[in-house]
Amino acid sequence: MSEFKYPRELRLLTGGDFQQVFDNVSLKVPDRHILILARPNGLDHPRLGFVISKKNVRHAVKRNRVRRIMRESFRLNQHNLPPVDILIMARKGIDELEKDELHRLAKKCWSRLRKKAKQAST
RNA sequence: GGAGUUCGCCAGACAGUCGCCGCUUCACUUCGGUGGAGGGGAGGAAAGUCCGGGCUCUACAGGGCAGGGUGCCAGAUAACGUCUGGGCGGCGCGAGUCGACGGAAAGUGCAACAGAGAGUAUACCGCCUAAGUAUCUUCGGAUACCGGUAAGGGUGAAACGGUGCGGUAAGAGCGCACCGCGCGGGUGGCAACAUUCCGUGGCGAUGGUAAACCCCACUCAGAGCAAGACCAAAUAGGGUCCCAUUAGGCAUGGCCCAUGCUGGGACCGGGUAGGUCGCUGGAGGUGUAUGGUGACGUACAUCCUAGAUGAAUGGCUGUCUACGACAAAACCCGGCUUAUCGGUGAACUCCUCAC
Repeated sequence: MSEFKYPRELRLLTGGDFQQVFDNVSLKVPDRHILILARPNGLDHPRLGFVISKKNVRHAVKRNRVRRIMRESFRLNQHNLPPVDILIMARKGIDELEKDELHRLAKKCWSRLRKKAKQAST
């Protein structure tokens, strides 16, 4: 596995997918700017979905920026992540972060997620 | 050179690399896709959702009421609350710019404070008068009431033409001249409207407010692409027909018994999850010619320029520079409004200097 693509298999595609994560949250990674919910998906790869509400990030441009940077980080780190469905929920104030701050935030969250998943499986 | 007005244009660029979403094409394919190549991939406001239209479904013989919208005139347009030209009125030396700009001669209502009086306007001060009544009297007259007055003062955003002369007890369009205003006619203009034309009216005609009700004219069916159309899974569920009816089928099992579950088949329409279409070639852009003051129209040529759907258009690195604002499609167009870093082009106006 040396590919760093982002095909549809790595995304949460339907409302049903999202609902399953909400209903069976087994991992939570809270942070000041984001909240990550996750649940094992039984596949051999992780999947990613976003919930960025208009209420928390008003401008579409900023919502897109946050999603794209988080997604890019996910793409590059996908092989370091456990096979779980990940739901990233944005909180207020995340749109004020700079690009490199977002990248750092993402990295930090991935490692915390990895640790928690390891604990849960043992 | 400085200050300004109007109309446009651009919205970081280039290279490398890792990705994402359509399209075209080639190869392979287990028909699900996979790989290669090529090409495309947010805006001037994509925004607010304030108007208008297309499109879709629902409703609809025709007419009326209610309610909403618009509101100087003419035109443009698919249509508009938009645009163009014109008129009128404000602002500006000017280029220009701004204006909910119909009706107060149908009715109802409203106007704080101040002020005597604010709509059939008004007598507080002042001015005038001395006939009448009364008081005083130096017997001349003085004063109060009554009466006249809208010139002057004062209040107010606003007090019902202005100036002058005459006139008068004092005054007053009471009369006259000029100016202003109204009405009728003429003239110019499609019209709004204008008028250095003619006539006429003393001007309490017709104060303001219609973003108060209202009147008048024109105009408006409702919902919206999550519209709507199609395909369509399930141990789901419905109908019709046929076949079975103590059989058959299914599951466990190598088979029988057994146990458990259950009628079977065909056809039909409805339809959830999900999927496909709608979905971008259009009231389209550009150029030339042509009609028009112009908005715009017509003809010909030429170009194809996002189409996602948990939702693509991005990340990283380097170079350049003053270094980037406001902000991202979600059916599509025409506008309006609001936000905005800077750069740049053209035309025009005013001032200053030089010649």
